[in-house]
Amino acid sequence: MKIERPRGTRDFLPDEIRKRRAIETVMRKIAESYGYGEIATPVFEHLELFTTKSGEGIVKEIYAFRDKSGRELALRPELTAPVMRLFVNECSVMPRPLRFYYFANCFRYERPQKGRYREFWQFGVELIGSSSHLADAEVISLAYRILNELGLDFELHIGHVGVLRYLLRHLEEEKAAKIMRLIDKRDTDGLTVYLDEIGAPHELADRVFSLIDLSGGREVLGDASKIVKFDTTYMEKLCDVLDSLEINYTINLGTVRGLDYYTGVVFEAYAKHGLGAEKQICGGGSYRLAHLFGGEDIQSTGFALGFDRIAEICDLTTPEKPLVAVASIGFEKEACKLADSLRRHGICAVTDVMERSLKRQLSFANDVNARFAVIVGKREIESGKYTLKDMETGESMQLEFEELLDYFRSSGLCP
RNA sequence: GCCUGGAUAGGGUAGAGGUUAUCCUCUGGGACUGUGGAUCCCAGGAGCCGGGUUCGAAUCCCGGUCCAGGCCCCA
Repeated sequence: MKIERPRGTRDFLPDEIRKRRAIETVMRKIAESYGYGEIATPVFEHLELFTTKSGEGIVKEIYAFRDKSGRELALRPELTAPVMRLFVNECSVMPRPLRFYYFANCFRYERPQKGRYREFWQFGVELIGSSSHLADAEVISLAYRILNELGLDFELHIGHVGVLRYLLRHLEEEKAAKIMRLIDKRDTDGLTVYLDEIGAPHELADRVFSLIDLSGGREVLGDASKIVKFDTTYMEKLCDVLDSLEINYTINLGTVRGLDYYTGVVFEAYAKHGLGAEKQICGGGSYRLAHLFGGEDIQSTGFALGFDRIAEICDLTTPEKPLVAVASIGFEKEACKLADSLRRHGICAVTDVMERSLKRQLSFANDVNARFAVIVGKREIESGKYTLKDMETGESMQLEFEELLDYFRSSGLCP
């Protein structure tokens, strides 16, 4: 009986993993260059952690289960809540701000489609403890640098949920939240219908629509403040920093979040091509969550990158390490020993474990793209010189062990 | 939860209610017991699962599973 992979999961072969590692390495390198330290949290948490953050409704989109003692647990569907829990549990007296990053698999029980899986990876950062525009600027620039370094063609949209919240402040909370969700989805028809349904004044509807239509450089802040009277100072200061860092962005006040704990700046990045309906590759913003998990009411800013979507459109990878195949003719033990010595010098070496003919061993070396083959047989043992065969040119030569190493050094196989 | 299209060896495919399911690739071995890539030979390996129609189903019908894509959702 053949057992298939569970729905929405993937297997990764070495080529794919090398690519993913290369991308991951860039992300780590940049996050660390900003002074962020890596953290890890459990793959499963108490279900309550996620329902507290996002509401009971998410249970149907989560891998939730009871353990043998009846505890309600869930595979993590994202990392922001676990990181905040970790902060409240372990870090509440550490010097502020805290700078953390993570790279982790997450699980959601959803219908798979392009760029969307039931097990997927997120790379993200959280900057905990600051409510300054400088924190937003840092996190946005960190995301921007990563996407840039990966050579992606993307658009960065920045908004501020406070503007719409302020405009809708006289509506009941529930209605305002629904409006935010419709705007988040960019469902203008639905929004028109809903505003009509709840009997919102035309004047309010007009202002909502003109506000979410605003999109462009920082000058739209001025236009926005004519529609809704709000203080643009915070956003102006943020733009000042981003401009000085030469970050390209679009101010889009229709970039919002449906959830209450987003308090200020929100941002998203979209891939310009290569992905279908699921083209958002980054989402972030500033939020207040710690107090929901029993900590102090503190502001944080963070983002998460959709690692799998990025891997799909990014062509970065690292080349395979050159390989030496040690072939033997009746001297398998000596071949193992030689391979072992080569490995100690940083060379990747493989030996024959199929007990095949020399011909087949070389054929295999060719199949796995070995750069060189070294032959160990009666002649080599008697003369103390190994036969080195260059698999590209086909030439071979006789070398002692030290000469062999020198040759590999000069060919760049080892330091 | 909804819609569309799919599923034949590890990968890619052909055919089609009726003898032993086609071809390419692949894997193992050999021709060739001290030198890879070529060629030839031999071997291996398949109709998603369950039910129905039928003398007979991989083929037709129903249900399920899974895949691709689109909705819903997207923390």
